[in-house]
Amino acid sequence: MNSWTPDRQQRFIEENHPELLDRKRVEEEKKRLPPLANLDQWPMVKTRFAPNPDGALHLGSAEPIIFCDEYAKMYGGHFILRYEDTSAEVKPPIPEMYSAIVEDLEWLGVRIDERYVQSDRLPIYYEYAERLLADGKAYVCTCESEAFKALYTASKPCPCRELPPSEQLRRWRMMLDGGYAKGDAVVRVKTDLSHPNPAVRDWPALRISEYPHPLQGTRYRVWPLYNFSCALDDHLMGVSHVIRGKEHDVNTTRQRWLHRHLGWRSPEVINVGRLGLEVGILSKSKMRRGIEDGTYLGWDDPRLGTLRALRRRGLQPEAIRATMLHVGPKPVNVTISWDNIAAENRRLIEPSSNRYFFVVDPVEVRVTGIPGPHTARLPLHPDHPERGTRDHAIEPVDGEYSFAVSRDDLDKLRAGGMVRLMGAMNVVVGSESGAPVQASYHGREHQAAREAQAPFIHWLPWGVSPGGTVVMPDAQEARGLVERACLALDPGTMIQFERLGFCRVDRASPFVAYYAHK
RNA sequence: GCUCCCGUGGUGUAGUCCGGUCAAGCAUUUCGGCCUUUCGAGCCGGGGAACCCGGGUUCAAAUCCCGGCGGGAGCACCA
Repeated sequence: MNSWTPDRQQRFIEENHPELLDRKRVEEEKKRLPPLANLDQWPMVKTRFAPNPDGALHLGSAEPIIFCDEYAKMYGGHFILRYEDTSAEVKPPIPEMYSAIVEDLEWLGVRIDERYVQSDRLPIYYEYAERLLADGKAYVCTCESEAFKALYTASKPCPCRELPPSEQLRRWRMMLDGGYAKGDAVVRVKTDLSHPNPAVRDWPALRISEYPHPLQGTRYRVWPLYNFSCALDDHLMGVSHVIRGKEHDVNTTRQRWLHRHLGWRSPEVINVGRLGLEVGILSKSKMRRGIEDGTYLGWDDPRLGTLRALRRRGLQPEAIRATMLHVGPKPVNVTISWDNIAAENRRLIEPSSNRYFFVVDPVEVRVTGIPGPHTARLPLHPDHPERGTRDHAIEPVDGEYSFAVSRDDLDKLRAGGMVRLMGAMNVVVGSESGAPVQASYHGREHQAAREAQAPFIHWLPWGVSPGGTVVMPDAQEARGLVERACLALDPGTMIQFERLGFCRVDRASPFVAYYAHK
């Protein structure tokens, strides 16, 4: 049965075992997310993605993004984009990233229903800080951080904790108006000093920072910390389900204390594991450093795992989505193998990717004894003959014609051995060394080459084919020859360079493509 | 050290909540075959895990209980 053609095999299955096809279909549809918890507790499902705009989105960010988007759509809810840009000093936001992140999300196919920027919301955070101070749920702590740490480690309160609300509010005003210098005072949320996890004890909520903010300048000198602004916003924006990395586990516990103080229900939380990629840098700080010092070409450098780099390499957003859905919202760290994501991508692009030849590092092969001129017609896609062919006229002079083949293929040319120049002719190598390599015409039938177990190699006409570049995943540039037809391709088009792999056309002329995968 | 999470083939995942139909499904990887001008693509097929270890409950455990071991995350006036 294996010797049948694929068509015949397919027909056999369709006619005799249709149930096999049904099973396949059912399994493909099964890729669904598990249902969300406590749906009845919320007026509507709202998820949020809350990045710091201090770098480009990467494959690791895509995991919570896809889950948030999928759930929002699944339940007719909202996807909220919230920029958490409240730490200009430690994680300075990059102004261009505010729009770049939206672009990346849209490319991923995410529907953004609401959008917020935390640095616009300082008055809101101040309002709640004051209310908590007035209610004795928070306090302004002027202890040195080392001293405070010693106290909370021993489950002991610091002197500031028990001061009356009036004093807390007086201190608060001093934080705002400059009475305290940076580092002299911090607002803490009261929790349980005997909580088993020291990290949740009286955590800091707001601090003084006079570093200029790229959007707000020096308008504010008191800034909220992550847990404070995040916990408030999640409630204020009606977030029902929080999906985020499991590194936020302790933060969930911290934030519940604030919700309790304010009499709010905490959102449902799903902590997902960190997602790694075996190739491609995912660390935002590493990327930023590398870009600043010139190691990387930019946020879309092919060595990076950013969404824009993957996009430039021709990864389809659907492939990322499918991969994330396949991994699922689990708390374990996973390392996605590039093979896996590439396989997903290949499935998507293979049918539409037309075939071309790219001869890397070309060397000349001079063939003699060619009986006459003919045109090699190579299908743009073997499964879609209706798309037409790429034609190369082979016009020998005195029976001689020169082909360009990749230097990498030279080891396939053994003196006396047969080689098939794909779609053109079979030749027998005369002399494999020296330039040009000498070979003689043997015939046109590919079957003869197959029977002789001859290597099949691709080629281009020597001397007339335009140059082109393929940027590889390690940012190395492979230079060679491309088919003239490639110069008419639109940037963004996915193609397959036969025997090399799938590539995305980056620019048509001069021709540059980015290598995606095999 | 402390707090929390997790442990199915090389990799990722299904099944674990509601024990049996699971000597464990799928994808990838790997190997082999096929492809009537074309491949490292495609199509078909094969190989690969007794479900971290030990004990317990049960007629029956990957699935429940206990103990080990292993891995991960967090313990910032970052997010």
